[in-house]
Amino acid sequence: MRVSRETKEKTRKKIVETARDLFMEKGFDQATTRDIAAQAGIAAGTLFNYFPSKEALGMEIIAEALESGRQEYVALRRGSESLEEELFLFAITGLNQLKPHRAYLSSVVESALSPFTGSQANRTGERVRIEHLEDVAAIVSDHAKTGQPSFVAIHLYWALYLGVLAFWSQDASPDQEDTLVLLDQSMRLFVASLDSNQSRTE
Amino acid sequence: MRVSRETKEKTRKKIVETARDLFMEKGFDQATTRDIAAQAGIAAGTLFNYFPSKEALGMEIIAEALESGRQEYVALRRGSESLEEELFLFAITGLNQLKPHRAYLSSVVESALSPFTGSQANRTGERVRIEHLEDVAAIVSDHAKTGQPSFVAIHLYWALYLGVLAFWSQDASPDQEDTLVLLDQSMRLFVASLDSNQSRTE
DNA sequence: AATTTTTTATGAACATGCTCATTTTAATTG
DNA sequence: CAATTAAAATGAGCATGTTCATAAAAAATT
Repeated sequence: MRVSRETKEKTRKKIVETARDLFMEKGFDQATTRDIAAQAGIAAGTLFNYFPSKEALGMEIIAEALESGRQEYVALRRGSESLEEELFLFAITGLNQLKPHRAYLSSVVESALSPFTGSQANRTGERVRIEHLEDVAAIVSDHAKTGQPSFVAIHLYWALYLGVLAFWSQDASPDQEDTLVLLDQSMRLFVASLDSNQSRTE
Repeated sequence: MRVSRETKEKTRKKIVETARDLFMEKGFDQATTRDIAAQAGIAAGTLFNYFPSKEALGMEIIAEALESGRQEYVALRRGSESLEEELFLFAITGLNQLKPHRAYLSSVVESALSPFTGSQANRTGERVRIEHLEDVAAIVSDHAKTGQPSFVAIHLYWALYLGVLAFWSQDASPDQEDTLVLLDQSMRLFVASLDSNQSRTE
């Protein structure tokens, strides 16, 4: 009943680390799965015993960064923030941890997180989206605006959030400060939309 | 100085029509470029003399549908609409013309229109985005809310619009009526954001 | 009409994500 | 430790978007 082969976990980590290095060095598209496998010291096919697709591997890296961001958020929040401020903080800690991956973020995230992607496909991406939205719903509920945000409200949030991510991934302003403006306005808008109406809380 | 070989235009049309048929029949991913070429009566490589990528070919179809939508919009608007109403009409005529392509829309549009896609890549996609945003800016200016919408406002609009497209492409409600709710709320929000502030009109 | 130049079509070949039958390695059992 | 079973690794091979050297066709030039 013992764990069989903890080498397996080591191999998995090796793959993720190698992929992270190569993605950062050459970009998502330029780093081939053969590259990654070779540098990780495994055969080409082995990679796919660990991850169902290259995209899933990419998403794993993004997911880990976002999890760090979440922890940073938990550590930083003081509890006295307004709803806008708290949503802002939650988003910005995520961006902060994603920073090293900004250059290739779009390649990974575009299809994995996009609202276009039907629930199928990338499991990790779906998990990231759901967890993020749950966190947001919790924050909103906490501030007891109108209880749980509606189905439509959540969709609006996700559209706005992805818009921010997208903008940030290409933001050429110094230190990406333009993104802050968009993020600020996006969160304001979202909160405003909560105030207005609807309650189909599906 | 005459037009050389108008057969060329005919071949181009044939490719687009064949692709449209096959995409509708089998979906974007299932219809291979070899399929399309064969059914269009040309060699596999020839297709790429006309379109730089399969995605560009897909986008051509979407772009044509949206152009029809634009014409429908022009024909339908009465001039007495509120800003929200006019934006709503503009969006909905587009959806109407896209209807036959709804099932595979996400495959094409996701990367071609996404805000993630840096200006490079798909030319047609960029054109569609720019023209759509210009139309929206014109509509907004027409209503003289605050003159030209700001850079940030436009970005917000695009995020919201893609959110609607994405939602619609997967909307399982009868006749996709749920989308109308989202669209309505999205346009309202956008208009509200115009009222509030900022004016960096880059 | 013959020749040259330009345009267009062709399909073999390539790159790469991914599959899968087979082999290797590790764990378990007797 | 030999034999058996289970887990994991392997790499040849596939599918498909795309490229590119070459061939065919058209147009221009003489």
